[in-house]
Amino acid sequence: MNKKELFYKLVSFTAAVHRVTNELTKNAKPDSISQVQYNILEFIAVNQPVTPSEINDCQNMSMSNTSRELSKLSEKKLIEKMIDSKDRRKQYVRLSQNGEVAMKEAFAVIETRFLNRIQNASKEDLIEIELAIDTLHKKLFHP
Amino acid sequence: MNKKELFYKLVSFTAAVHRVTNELTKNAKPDSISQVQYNILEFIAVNQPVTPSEINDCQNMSMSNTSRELSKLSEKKLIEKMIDSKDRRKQYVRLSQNGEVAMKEAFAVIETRFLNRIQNASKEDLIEIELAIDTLHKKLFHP
DNA sequence: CCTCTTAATTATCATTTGATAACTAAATTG
DNA sequence: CAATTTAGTTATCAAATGATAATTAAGAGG
Repeated sequence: MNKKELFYKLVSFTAAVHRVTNELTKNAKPDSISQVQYNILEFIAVNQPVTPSEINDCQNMSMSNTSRELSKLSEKKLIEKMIDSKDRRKQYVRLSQNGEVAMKEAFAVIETRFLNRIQNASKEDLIEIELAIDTLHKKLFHP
Repeated sequence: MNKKELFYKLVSFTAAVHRVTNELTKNAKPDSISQVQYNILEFIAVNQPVTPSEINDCQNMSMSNTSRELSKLSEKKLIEKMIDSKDRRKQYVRLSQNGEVAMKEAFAVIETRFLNRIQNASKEDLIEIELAIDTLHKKLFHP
């Protein structure tokens, strides 16, 4: 197994991850927000508090567009912004109470589908899956 | 480790996969096509030949929009369509020669970045990574 | 203080995308 | 053979997105 083969394996694997993620999250987001907005919201949920700059970097957006989408999320009362007291140019973004509720609901839908997907997995399978996730997260998909 | 914890681990993991995929594929696609078109092209590259219907299902698009995007890719000479001789309603889509070249170039960029990402991994790490990918692909991210 | 850089905002415009409906042509079914 | 279903196309329209440029405000460094 050389690195080139590993690369092709990775391509096929990430394609599968994307497909399954699509399937699990299909229609799970609140109707009031777009897909891009949901992606941002999920990123905030997992990493909060985050700065708008971090959102650009990770979501591969331009600053201006991130700013626009954050404004929309803010208007919809799903997030809150706080200015950094040390560097007043910076902001910290987190979910508002409404945002937490909305994400909790979305995650509940996704979790149900996930449980359905692994319903036939044995205890040993689950342990193996967990270890594999840890390995890949640490050794390949680290920040 | 219960299933709920595993679910949260999965959420954080898939977020990491998406972030790294973003990073690896950033600007790797030909300038002449959109992100959605690139996604379709990559799907075709990995699974060809595919039917338009399969593309909808996996990319979570509607038939009409898939059809439009395939027409654009066809105009750009990146794909070819062939009618199934047995069922003349069906089509098989594959990369054209130009499409193969374009994807080969894109994959070369992505592979370089991937190699860079794993440059510090030991032989043992790589074996572990490969096994972990196989496990997850088979037990969690299967079709 | 003055200049430069960083973080974020606002405005604008072309393009892409998603959604819907109406349509063609080829199977399938009964 | 008529009716229905399946696979895909085409047209259209509103909304979302990407790209760019100009602007504000706050640090950082000399």
